[in-house]
Amino acid sequence: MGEIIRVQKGTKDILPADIAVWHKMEASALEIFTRAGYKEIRTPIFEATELFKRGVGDTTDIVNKEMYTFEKSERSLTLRPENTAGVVRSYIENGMHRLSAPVKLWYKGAMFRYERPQAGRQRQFHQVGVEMFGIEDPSADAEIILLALNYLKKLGLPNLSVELNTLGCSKCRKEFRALLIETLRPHYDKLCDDCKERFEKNPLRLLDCKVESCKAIFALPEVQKVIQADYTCPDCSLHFEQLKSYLDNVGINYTVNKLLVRGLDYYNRTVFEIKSENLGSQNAVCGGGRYDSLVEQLGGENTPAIGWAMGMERLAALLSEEKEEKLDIYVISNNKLEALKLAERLRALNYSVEFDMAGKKFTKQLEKAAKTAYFAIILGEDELNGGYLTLKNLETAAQIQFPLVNLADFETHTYKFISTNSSEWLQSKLSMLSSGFVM
RNA sequence: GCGGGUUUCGCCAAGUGGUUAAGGCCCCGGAUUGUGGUUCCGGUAUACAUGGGUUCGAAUCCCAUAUCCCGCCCCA
Repeated sequence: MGEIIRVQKGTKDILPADIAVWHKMEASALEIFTRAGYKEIRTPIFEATELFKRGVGDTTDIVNKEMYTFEKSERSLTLRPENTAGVVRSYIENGMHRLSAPVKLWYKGAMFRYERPQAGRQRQFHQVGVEMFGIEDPSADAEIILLALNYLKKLGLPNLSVELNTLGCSKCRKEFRALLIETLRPHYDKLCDDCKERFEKNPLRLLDCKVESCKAIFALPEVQKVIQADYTCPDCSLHFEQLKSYLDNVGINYTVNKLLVRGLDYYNRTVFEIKSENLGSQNAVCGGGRYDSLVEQLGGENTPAIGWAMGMERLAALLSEEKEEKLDIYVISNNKLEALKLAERLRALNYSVEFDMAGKKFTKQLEKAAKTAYFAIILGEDELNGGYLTLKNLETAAQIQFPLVNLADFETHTYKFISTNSSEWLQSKLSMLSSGFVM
């Protein structure tokens, strides 16, 4: 026996016992996004490394230290660390700018980041996300935030907090950044090591620091004055005000967090996060914002765009456990060929069916049936000789017999009861029998 | 990349220098050769993360490595 091979650090099997919640997330995504006119798109797991360098930004941590990059045939390829760049690439490459705006897309799938695993963080994880292209109006921002909330509501997570901010456009952001750096420069030496690191790279992030000595500096009046002052240009301010007005009018609760900065370079104007208190330190389930210059940056026409992504593992952590689905029918028989044939007939009628392949004794087969299915169909020697089946309701123990030949009729007329309430289903069987319905 | 903790069967777990290393769950079988989910009995034919060391003797003490978990950075 060789040594066993384990899953890689930061990756996980999603086992059958835990899959129900994933089916729920995926089915809800399809339903909610389709309802708002979004179409699913599936792009490749790996892309040219250059796409992420240009798209996500080569000053970001994601690009600098977290990408799974490899060479093949003298090409540099990278496992996608996020999916916005890939979707934008596809949008451009497939000429989607010629479609009538807005172009609305959604996706789900695995992403890869080489990071130290932690609560709510894996190296392979899953995101579900949406992107909308071609609309600059703040109604697009409002719709896409509502879409996130509708999805969370569908999943039964309606009470998460929404944080909102505007980064302004490239011009107003630059001004603010320059002023902030200038104001903080006299205090540079007193900053913590992390903050010194952030000072040039991403000064907006400084303000989020948890170190007391840094907090003290940010509390200084001259620094507060810069933070609180509004440096967004009139156009950006108007956009933000309009968005807030839309949200107010549809009754969405949110808080404006001036310190909210997103770590990806492509964001401008609106950024937002949706957080939960029950997730430990990685508490954002959803993050997104506007990225009006990305399409052009990746070689397309100047196209406004906005989107968000949710971490599915984090969603799953918030969702209560879903029960494992039971089988509709378990066929009990010692004649494997007849059992297989019957199982196939029933499967063709859309039932989920299993039968015994292990050659267990009758009692054991029934025991297995009781654990895994709503109904048992007994196809033993008596039944085979007599040309009938015995149907047993495993909840009530009631059972009835019916002729084998008319199986199709029997099943079509009763299918609708099986998924709702099995007892009702059986009752209906019995009443049809007594009213002379021929099975 | 930097901290702190963890590790005993498929899962949960008792055990702190001398034990055949408890127990529970799950799974399989029997009691019950065609009527279950309760109960009782039995089984899972080399479980102490790995490699060294200390000791007459190590799951237990020491060192190293790995693992997973939790935090920092950052992100979903």
